[in-house]
Amino acid sequence: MARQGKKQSSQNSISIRDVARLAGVSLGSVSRVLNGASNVTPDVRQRVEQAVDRLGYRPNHVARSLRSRTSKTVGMMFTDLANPLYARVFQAVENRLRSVGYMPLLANSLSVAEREVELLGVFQSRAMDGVIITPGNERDPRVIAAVRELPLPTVIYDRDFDVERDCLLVEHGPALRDLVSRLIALGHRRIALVLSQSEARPIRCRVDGFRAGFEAHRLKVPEDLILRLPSVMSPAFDAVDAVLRGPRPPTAVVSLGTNMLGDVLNAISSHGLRIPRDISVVSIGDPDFVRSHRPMIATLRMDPELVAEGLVSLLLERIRSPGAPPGRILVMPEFVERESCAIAPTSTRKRGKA
Amino acid sequence: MARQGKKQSSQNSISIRDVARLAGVSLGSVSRVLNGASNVTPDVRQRVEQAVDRLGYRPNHVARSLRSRTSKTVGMMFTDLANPLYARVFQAVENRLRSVGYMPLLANSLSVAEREVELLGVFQSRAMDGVIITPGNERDPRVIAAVRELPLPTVIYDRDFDVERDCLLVEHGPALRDLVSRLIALGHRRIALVLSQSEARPIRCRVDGFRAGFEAHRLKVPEDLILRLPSVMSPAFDAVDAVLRGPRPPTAVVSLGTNMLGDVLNAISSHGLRIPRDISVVSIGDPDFVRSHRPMIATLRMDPELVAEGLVSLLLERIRSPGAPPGRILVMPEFVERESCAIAPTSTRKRGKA
DNA sequence: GTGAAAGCGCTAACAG
DNA sequence: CTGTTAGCGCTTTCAC
Repeated sequence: MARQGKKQSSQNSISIRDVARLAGVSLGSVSRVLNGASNVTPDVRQRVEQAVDRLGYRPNHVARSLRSRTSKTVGMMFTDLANPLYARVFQAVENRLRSVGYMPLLANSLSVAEREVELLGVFQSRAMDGVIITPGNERDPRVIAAVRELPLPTVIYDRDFDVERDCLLVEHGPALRDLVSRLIALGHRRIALVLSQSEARPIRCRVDGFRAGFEAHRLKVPEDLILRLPSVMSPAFDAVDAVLRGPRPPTAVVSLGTNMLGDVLNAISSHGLRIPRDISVVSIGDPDFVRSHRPMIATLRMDPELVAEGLVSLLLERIRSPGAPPGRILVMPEFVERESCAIAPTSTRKRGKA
Repeated sequence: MARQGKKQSSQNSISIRDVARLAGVSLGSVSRVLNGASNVTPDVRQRVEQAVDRLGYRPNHVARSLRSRTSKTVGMMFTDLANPLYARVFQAVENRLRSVGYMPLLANSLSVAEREVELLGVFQSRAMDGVIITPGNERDPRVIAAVRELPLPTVIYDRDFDVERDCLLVEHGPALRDLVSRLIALGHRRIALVLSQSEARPIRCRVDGFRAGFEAHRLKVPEDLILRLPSVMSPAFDAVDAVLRGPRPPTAVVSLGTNMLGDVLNAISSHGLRIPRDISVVSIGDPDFVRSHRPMIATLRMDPELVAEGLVSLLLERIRSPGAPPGRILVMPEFVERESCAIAPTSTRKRGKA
């Protein structure tokens, strides 16, 4: 009967009352012990603790939340947890939250605006103590309004929202600008950029940074090499194949690590090109397989721990002082140098000039 | 002041009382409308609904849970959400739960036994209506005891636990046996199996199924080709390299898709071998990049939707009838045929014989 | 069909 | 330092 885990064997769980009775103290005292209040006699504390584990008592978190108006829970909304980069950030945040007594409540929005609005409502209904969100729709007025009006401590992760909120932003732009500079210094001029078509901040910033890299060197931006491909399961192969086949093929390719990188590498090898002798490759994002590939692929890497640390500290600070002005943390991706990135093929000539 | 999302603008949120007052009805009526009870006059219903959205009222989920003893929340425990296979299952479960009014509360255990035990306690404290779990420690007596005694509807995903619980099991064994049969039919005899060292059910079953495949054909199992490598970031390259270098190299390799596959492919190409002409490759699990690779890699694929459907239906059924005997659902991975898997190199000779 | 009243299990505020 | 009391916001009896 009870074996299948009905909520409790028969009538129902042990409450703080039972503990109080067994320990021969009042409700209040039990509560104090449970919450580690300082003003409790060692004697009382011990008796309560004994009663607790004799009864196998577990505090009812729901009742506690209702009364204390704090659920020790943080809502998290990502667009797509199947993206390992988000999954890693989630894990890192989870660990940090846990260490300070919180727990995350995760939801995927799949970038559907209605769902994002709805989820914020759910977080509110469920009395989250705060939320950490990365909505997919930066431009949707409903989402913007919902984010703006959400009456909860809120941290926004890597999105440009016109709201007064704490946020943690990844410096995709500067990272790409520096990367382009580095490639230029290696003699590359024809640099391709492979991205998804998304209009979200990370993509926008990267394109801007890419251009800025050329402009910083007073070089013309190779607009024809900015390949923006339909988001998921894209034909990156064809796009890269096309530019390689063209009159002025790239000597370097910078590609989004997710999904597209495989296509890029295949397109390259299908042309018989060798990395990095004939062409350099850099991945944006650091999926596992860049390290399995031979040669290993250089990447622009975001440390999930760093991100998590920023997100959680912003949130905890906000919970602590709700009235403080919004905080902003910028984190810079790091360039991880690996064999795939080297001097440009024709650079002997170029170097001669310089 | 309120702009930073204190829990509410000033004194605090609108409760059911306010709605009742504005609508000019009783608390009970509001509750009935909110919960879609049948016995409400259209008139009352309308007035309540008006009041609700005039006030922007949102039911307090915590209070509701406390009173109704149902949180509409399902605890989920996975070992590692950074594994995209788990992430996909999570998403699929999330969608299904949502469609029936539930929401998942996800936690990673990282296969740490203490943490697994603790998390089950958390699920209980937080009044989950049920849990879906994949603990990392099938053999740890503390975890077993915790799973056995958890007083909640529980579904176990792809683990062999000696407990009377609902479970959904993936048929790794039969799938591998069939795969081996298929390879044998293609003329392969020297088939390598690349796995992690884990002792968890999926790995155990695969090894057993691998052996069964040979035994079904009365062939000797190539024990020397069963490569069990240290779990994460493994030197799969070296292991595969070694067998390829050996006196009787494999003509086919079956490899875990996660992490190791990249190494396997690299080892193969470092020997100048062509897929599938010189060697066939099959991935266990269907990571994105098997489709980007040229040639595309055949895989043994588990449909996350199928898994989610099974898990959720088991759980809902259990919640509905707590006393029913444990259910068990078996799901079979499907073989996805792709170019990487072909006839064995020496098979012209073999075929001549047959 | 609707209102009134009684708690869910806990914490917080207040006496003592 | 400890006990008592009053709710948190809601659902759920139970009368009407």
